[in-house]
Amino acid sequence: MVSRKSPATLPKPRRGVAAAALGMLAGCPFHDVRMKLCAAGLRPTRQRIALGWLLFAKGDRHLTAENLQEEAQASRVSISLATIYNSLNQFTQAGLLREIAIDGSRTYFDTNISDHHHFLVEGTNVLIDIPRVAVDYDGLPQPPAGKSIAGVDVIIRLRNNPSA
Amino acid sequence: MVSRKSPATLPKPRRGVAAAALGMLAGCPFHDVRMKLCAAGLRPTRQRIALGWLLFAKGDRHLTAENLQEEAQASRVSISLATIYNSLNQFTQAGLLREIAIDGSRTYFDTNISDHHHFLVEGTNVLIDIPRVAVDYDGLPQPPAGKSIAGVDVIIRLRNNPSA
DNA sequence: TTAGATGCAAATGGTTTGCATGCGT
DNA sequence: ACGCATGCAAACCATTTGCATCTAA
Repeated sequence: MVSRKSPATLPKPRRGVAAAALGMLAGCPFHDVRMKLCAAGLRPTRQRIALGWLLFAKGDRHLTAENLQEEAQASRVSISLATIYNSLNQFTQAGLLREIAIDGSRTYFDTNISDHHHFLVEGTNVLIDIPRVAVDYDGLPQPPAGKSIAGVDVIIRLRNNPSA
Repeated sequence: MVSRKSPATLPKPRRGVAAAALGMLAGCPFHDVRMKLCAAGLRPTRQRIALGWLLFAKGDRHLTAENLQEEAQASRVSISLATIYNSLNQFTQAGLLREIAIDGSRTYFDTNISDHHHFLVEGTNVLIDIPRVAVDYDGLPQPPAGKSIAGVDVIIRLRNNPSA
């Protein structure tokens, strides 16, 4: 279920100052997370730090709330599902995560917030990142008057090839 | 969201000569719908004909199950929500409709089954068709080995333009 | 006659919320 | 100490399902 690619995309700073600071602390994940949270205006509580660590210390990931709770338990950290959801939503609002709705029944949170899209393998519910550069948008249509594009969600559904 | 992903029992498609025979009855919208249903292997029951008529007689539409039920009531046809869902899923499975999941909380059914994508106006939940020709896919990435592309879902989220 | 369709109500299940308690500053 | 954060359980709610009853063929 989890897909990872690039080793560890470490700091993804949002502001210049934070960027510099994060760069200097690049060796200490705990501090990275604390700063990430602070930069986002989120109080660095025990739970948020734990979740942030699980989320951001292992490269790009696609997780559901339940996935994340299981990981937390595996790390001997007990966090209520409600708090997991709250935190994930807060992280998303803060721009630390990206939400990916699948089939209207599952919601994944993507730690890769760069501009990219996804393959979805039918049946397995596995998401695979597609680098933005791999999709050619020459013909992106004009938005209607008075509106601007807030985001583009692309999901390419894959089926297992019957023959090949 | 919910447990919204298990196809309702699909009756065995009973395609073939029957459709041709029904061709002689063409002429009025009711018959069109009947034929559509027959061609799809769906028995043309009172409810399915009513829904088919509501869905297909007014051009391209984006409807939720509840939308459709309201329209049915407005036409003095009472159909249970369960049957609406079942029918919509059956129509979708038969290729008469296309499902569009939004935000993981709403599911729209699109009567336009041609290859196209959608604008989504944030806040209003209004969907706007984007002709396929308006999006250039030259750069569609290679699917991983052993998989083929089953479909491409593109939703371009729009926000109201604050200034210009 | 009979397989398949419908309606109702109950079940589902991911997600959210209300409220009392806990913890970071 | 103050106020946001957390946990628990109950609430939510779109969607699905079980089952008894109809209906098209």
